Amino acid sequence: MSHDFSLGTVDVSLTPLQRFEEFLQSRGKRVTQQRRIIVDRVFSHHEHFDADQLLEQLKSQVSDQSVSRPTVYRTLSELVDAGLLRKMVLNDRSVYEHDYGYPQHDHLHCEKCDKLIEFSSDEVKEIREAVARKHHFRAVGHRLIIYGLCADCSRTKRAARRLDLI
Amino acid sequence: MSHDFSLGTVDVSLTPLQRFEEFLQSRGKRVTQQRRIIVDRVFSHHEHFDADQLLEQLKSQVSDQSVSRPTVYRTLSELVDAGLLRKMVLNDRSVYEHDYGYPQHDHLHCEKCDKLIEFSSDEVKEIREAVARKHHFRAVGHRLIIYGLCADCSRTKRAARRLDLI
DNA sequence: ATTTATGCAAATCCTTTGCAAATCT
DNA sequence: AGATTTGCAAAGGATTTGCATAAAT
Repeated sequence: MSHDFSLGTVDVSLTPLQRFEEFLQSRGKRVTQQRRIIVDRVFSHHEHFDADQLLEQLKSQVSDQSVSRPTVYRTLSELVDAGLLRKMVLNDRSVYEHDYGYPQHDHLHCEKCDKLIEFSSDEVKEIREAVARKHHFRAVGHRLIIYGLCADCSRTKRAARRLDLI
Repeated sequence: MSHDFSLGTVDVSLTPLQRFEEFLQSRGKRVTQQRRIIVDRVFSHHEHFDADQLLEQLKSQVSDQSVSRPTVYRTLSELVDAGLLRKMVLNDRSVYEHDYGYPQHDHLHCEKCDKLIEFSSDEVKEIREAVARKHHFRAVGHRLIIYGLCADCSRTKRAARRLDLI
């Protein structure tokens, strides 16, 4: 597994697994086989995913390294606490995406094909700071999702209309 | 119940109930006692709420006009379809807020006291349009939540630290 | 050796559904 | 009258938990 972390503001000299190990140790938790399997899988792809998909992926691996459902849930939540993953809710589904080693970004969400497109805009952060200042609010983060139709889906608008998606 | 809708871009000459009645009629649905009770309650307060809270509020009304749980859920979802309410997810809880008659806005969410503060910024919409254009994306809406600590809670920071909230 | 983690089954929470009875138009 | 809606109880789906066993330090 290779990692190309050229962006971001945290120390990215460690692989996700190493960073997770640090986190676990700092909390007196253990580096288990299952946690390793999960981190490996999660950081071998950059797509967003939900708990079920991860479970499927683990089961369908050549080396069928399956992990139980409760352990997947438990580990995902640890990965969020560790700052390796970020959780968000997309049409009532909890999805996860890489946080560690990737720069802050926001999303365009296609309501037809469910595609998530990342973008980053310094202006969003500026607005966030300006608004926070105005309200004496201590901002620690934000989430911006722009929803609508992606290029592909708006091209096939007539098809979409037929399907009542517009 | 009085309504003071001075902002917003839709026709706000109708009360929420009237607007809902229009919606129902346009779909061949009926104006029932329960739907009226729910709309009255929902639009008598501007705070955000979840299904459970609404159910409680209905039960505790002087004129105990209680409505069953399934009906509350069914009606909430109709109100969203009708454009009267907007649904969002806040720490894994579905909350609703008024949409009809109120201008587009975004939120500051205090992670300690769970307070939601509304704000509006034209710049957010500008960014949304610029980003959409760049990605050939047909934006229909967006949601921006800035999270952190509100003024009250960051004032009592030491207390928060004691509670492991920072 | 001791403590933490796992997997199983069962529990929980929130939301939805089937259906007979009640309510609208 | 005829169609839709309601409330009940039960089903569903996602996530969590208790507990005995397995694994890590």
